[in-house]
Amino acid sequence: MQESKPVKIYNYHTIKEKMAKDFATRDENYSQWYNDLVIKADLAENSAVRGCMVIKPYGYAIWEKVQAQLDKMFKETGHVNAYFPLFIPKSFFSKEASHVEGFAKECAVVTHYRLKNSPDGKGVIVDPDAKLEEELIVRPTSETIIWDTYRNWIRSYRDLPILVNQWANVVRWEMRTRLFLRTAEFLWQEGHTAHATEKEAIEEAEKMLHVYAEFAESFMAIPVLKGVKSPNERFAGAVETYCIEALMQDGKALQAGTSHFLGQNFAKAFEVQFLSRENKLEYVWATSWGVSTRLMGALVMSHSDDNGLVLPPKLAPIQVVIIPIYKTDEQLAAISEKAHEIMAALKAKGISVKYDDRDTYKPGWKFNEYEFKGVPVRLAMGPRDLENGTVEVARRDTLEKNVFQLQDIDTKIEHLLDNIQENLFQKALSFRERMTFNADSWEEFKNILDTTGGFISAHWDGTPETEQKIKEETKATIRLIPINGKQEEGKCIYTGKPSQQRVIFARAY
RNA sequence: CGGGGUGUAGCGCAGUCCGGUUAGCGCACCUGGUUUGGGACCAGGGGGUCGAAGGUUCGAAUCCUUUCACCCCGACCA
Repeated sequence: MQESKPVKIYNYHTIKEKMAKDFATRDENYSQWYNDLVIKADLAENSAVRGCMVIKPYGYAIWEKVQAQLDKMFKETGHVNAYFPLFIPKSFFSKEASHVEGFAKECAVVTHYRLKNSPDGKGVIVDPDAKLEEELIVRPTSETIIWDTYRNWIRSYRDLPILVNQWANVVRWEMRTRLFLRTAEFLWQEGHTAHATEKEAIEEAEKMLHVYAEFAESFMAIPVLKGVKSPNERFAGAVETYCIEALMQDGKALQAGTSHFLGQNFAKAFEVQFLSRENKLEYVWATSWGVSTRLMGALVMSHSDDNGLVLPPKLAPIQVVIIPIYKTDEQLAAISEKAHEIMAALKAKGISVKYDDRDTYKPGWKFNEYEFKGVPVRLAMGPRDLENGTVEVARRDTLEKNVFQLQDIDTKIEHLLDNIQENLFQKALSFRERMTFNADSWEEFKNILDTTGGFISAHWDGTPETEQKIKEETKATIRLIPINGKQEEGKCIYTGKPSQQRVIFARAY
């Protein structure tokens, strides 16, 4: 990029003043900013069904990229996809005690299978004669139906391991919902594996945690902490819950993925046994792991700014947009010809590029549009560029504009995209580092929560009671207990009792 | 389920207290023209059961009663 010469960076304050004040800034109102962004960048909108969202094409395109990459990573680690039913017989649920307890309060239940015309002629009613023998639960997660199925699949150690994933929707009847972060219905993947030994199952749960972490950092450009959940925060039915945790720009934590070692809990509940090499009947060891459309929320909140969405190149549906600037049809024709050459070169490198030659919008309008939608790189080409053999290149992450010579433009853009991807990660990482604190006293702990927020590394006496008290008093929870955390003598931040390791606290989404 | 708030054009709002022309404004939309290197301008135009039902009145967006929906704050959560 040595041929590029810097030009004046446009003054964005001018733009902000000119822009219709229809969009909150992060400082004014962070949660409003998030809502505005999701809606105005066309990612999703609220639907006619309370708590359920419509994921719009642009948002769904990002989700498809997430899916495609994760699916590839799952396959590379030996997993295959399958599909299990949306409905789960109610009786299945009661088989694993802590599992029921965890989900009972948020289940949608199907009780009937038919409607009929209302006797008063006003619409339709549920036909009371069509009551189901056994009510069906709309899955909030699929452990029960899957383990009921696995019972029939597993006879011997030769049938193991089973490494299955499914892409599905699930329903959890939430009181309060927010687009992507918490919706009554959401999309996710859930991996469900069965193993002959405890060791193998634990290794699987840990392996998938690392897959998630790798995905978050390399593709979403979001740095994550890896650890295990405290008993309070553990998945209902799990022996151990591993998690990755990210820090949002407002200093709140967001759980970005979980992987569970389920022990033999579900195998025992569903009588799933196998004959070992030693011809002994044993219960199967299990894991499950998932990430959801919540990742979309994490993506938005990690990188975006007051000018709109900022997308990491690896997940951006459109990586490069080209906008022609012209007065006459002749100019447009000449620019279009050049633009198509550039497009072809970029596409040959696997870069997704859009040429926006609509004459129904002005260039300035388009600049704002793509900026708001987080397109990583924008090329603008006008008569002046045509004359000079140049193109104006604007990058979304830093808002810088430069003029590039057209020679080897494809390679330059390719490098620029890599550079943006890396820059976003580094920016998020240094933010997290700035926002991670050690607290050694209760005063210090509360002070951090009230001023900056962020991750707080502190000693904890290891009891659920203490965690609960801290939560009640500060709304902060233990986000995770770091894996391979440093052993260090200390005193619990709350009770003063001895502790061997710091854990990570934060207020969370 | 508790506490607060809002329902008027696709979106954002004014009008409601104190009832009275044809319900108004900005954005968006449509037509024509001039424009096009950071959200263009001018002119013209279309679009409303004023959340719903009932009542008071000569007359209701406005007053009364009932009801529904949504949003925000809390308890629950990937």
